[in-house]
Amino acid sequence: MDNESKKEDQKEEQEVEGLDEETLFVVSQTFKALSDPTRIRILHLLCEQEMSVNQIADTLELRQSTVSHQLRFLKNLRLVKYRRAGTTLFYSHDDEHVINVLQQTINHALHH
Amino acid sequence: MDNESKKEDQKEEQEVEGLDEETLFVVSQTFKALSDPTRIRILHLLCEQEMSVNQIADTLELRQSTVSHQLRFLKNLRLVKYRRAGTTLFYSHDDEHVINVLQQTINHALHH
DNA sequence: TGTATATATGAATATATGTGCATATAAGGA
DNA sequence: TCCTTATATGCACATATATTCATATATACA
Repeated sequence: MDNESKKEDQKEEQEVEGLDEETLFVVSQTFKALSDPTRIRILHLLCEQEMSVNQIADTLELRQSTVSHQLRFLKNLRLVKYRRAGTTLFYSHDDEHVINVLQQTINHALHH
Repeated sequence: MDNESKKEDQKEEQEVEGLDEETLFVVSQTFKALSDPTRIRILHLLCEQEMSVNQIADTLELRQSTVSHQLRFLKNLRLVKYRRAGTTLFYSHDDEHVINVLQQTINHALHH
């Protein structure tokens, strides 16, 4: 089977057989990350600059443990990363695609 | 104040003041709709063609009431619409932006 | 009007989720 | 080593969510 036919098959799979379980899981998890106001605010902050846990908590008026819990959630999905500086951890976003989707949707909401 | 300055202010608002509550709500609700595997499967089906409630239930092997509940959810967010034909309701998607975001993210997941 | 088909809805239930408190860990400095 | 600061983690709890069953509603047709 040539490459063109393989491509057709992949397309066909998506159209006819529906989504496989793993894809479904990844996609739903990704959107789950973006479905909570607190996580949206955190990611939106990190669009522009890296920030420490306490900076995020102060800026968004959230408890440190709340921020830490949510950052763990986002870290598990590899949506954020951090660098250490002494005892301080500076978090930043780590998934351009997700950041784009978020920005797109925020803009869409703002202009309607 | 001229139009350019107003635009700057809107931009500034998003960058500095963070997201207003309404935007935050709309965005989080939108992503919540996409965060459930069942709703993803339904929307993914409706990308290609309109379908009746029972057709969706049969295709995805779901109970009729499950599909109906989720369609109500999606309808409340204006993500789907329907047309009546006798006793049958044909549902179709009703938000290009959300469909685009979904397709984008599915493709992103498939190719990684 | 009565029956069949298609869909919607309400109640119940099990499970998932977000947050806060208290505490643990980890790194740096005195 | 002891203390301070920054962050992470476990547990508990309240709330949200998805699904199912049973039933209601609605339309078409005999």
